[in-house]
Amino acid sequence: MKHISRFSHLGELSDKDYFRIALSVDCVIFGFEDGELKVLVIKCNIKEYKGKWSLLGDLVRPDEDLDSASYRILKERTGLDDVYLEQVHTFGKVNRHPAGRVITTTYFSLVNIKDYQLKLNDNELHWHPVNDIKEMAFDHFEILTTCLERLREIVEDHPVVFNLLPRKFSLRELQSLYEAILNIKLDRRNFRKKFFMMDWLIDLNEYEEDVPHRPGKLYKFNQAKFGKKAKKVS
Amino acid sequence: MKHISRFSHLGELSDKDYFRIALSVDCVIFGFEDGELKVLVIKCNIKEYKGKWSLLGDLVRPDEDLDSASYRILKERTGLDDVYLEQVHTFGKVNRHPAGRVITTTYFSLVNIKDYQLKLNDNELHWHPVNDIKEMAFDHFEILTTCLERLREIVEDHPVVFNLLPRKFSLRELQSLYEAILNIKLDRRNFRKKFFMMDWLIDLNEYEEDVPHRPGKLYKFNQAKFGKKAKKVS
DNA sequence: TTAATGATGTGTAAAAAGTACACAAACTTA
DNA sequence: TAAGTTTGTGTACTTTTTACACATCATTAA
Repeated sequence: MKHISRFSHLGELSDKDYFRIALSVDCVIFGFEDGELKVLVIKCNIKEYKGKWSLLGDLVRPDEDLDSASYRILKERTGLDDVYLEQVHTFGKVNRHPAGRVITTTYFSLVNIKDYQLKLNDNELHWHPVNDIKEMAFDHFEILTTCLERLREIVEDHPVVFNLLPRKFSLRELQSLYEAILNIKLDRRNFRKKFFMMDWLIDLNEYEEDVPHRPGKLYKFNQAKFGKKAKKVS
Repeated sequence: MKHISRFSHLGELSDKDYFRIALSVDCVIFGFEDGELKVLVIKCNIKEYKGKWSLLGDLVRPDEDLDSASYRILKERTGLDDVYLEQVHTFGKVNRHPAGRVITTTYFSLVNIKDYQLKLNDNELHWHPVNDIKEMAFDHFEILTTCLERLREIVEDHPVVFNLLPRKFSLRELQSLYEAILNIKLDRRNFRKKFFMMDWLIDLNEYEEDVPHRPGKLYKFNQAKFGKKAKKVS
């Protein structure tokens, strides 16, 4: 056993003693509603963290790719399987889970809240405003923070946030989404200029309805410009 | 068991059936020598990948933090324990390891090759030019590629590459390092201007010796400007 | 109906950052 | 001492980013 430990890629992994770590996947699923960035959470009911929020996760199955596990969890919880999903970080402190040694790989995803209905009876599954969350079960608050930082890095260069919006949206909605994610105010004229220059938007020649002010033009995301890359950044 | 699977954070992890995945750490340790970016590799001698290069890795111990495992591997192989080390990605395809289900979390590190002596008899452990490597054992070539991409992203903004250089270095050495990492040619005047503006360098008022041309000034990295952040980007 | 309100839509000027580029000086080697 | 190699330096041009004001359109309240 010792020689396997020193030169990891030599030996057979037949000794059951090596399988004493469990592996899970946790998903940080972001949504956008009422001008706020939200995250999908459930009530935790293991005794150590009774009543605290936790992320959606599950153990990885022995016959399942790591990435597949994240898609499975997303699908099980939201019904969606065709969205942007990206691995962020793996958390592996010895005592992060009270039930035993569990290392978790985290993914984040962006979905349009209105695209489906939650089964709200499941463990109080619901969308919670990211900024209202100050603590969570396990190390999930750290995980959330890490994923939010990653999201902020990514939106600067990649057209991923369109997953958070309805198919048709106004420039104000788009800007308020960026402001919610980055937690800053942006200049309206420069914001518009930038997006038109990047050619990410298609003008639908339609207008907002039922807004208590002058209606803005509606746009859709220029999918053709990115092909599959709109979903996967890496 | 089923209910644990659906709501991961509910149950006890007492069922041994869950511990059927092994977890390892692989380290991509970059060095710089003779104007080339190099990576520390060993000969793989499991039968499926006989003679191919592989990265340095080991199984994570049940009582060891994930990050600690990466530091341990680096220390065991290079004797260094005070260097930049960053988690990059976790690879978890079902069949990535022929000996069984092994998920691996990868880290990269940058070390100064001249700082220590390798024990070269261990499995042909040696520094290999990154650009000469076209295939490796397991999925290690993909891992190497991913880590190299991450390194390229990081050097644009963070002063990490100084770990690859001796304490005193010339601007030419620094530039040739950036050129080796990014695999592009840079303009010498703009490169110098940029580094002086960033205030990352301290002029030592010393000059190169034993060079077959006009000696350049020597500098050291302005550590004080970054504190602990020079080691950890995140 | 009219006025107040609130969001839309638009362009320009200044500042900052990035890029391209050439020549004299210092040291080594032949 | 001449040829070769690398150092060290500044300026003009281009691109990107930032700051900023006013008329228009629809709704709501008077």
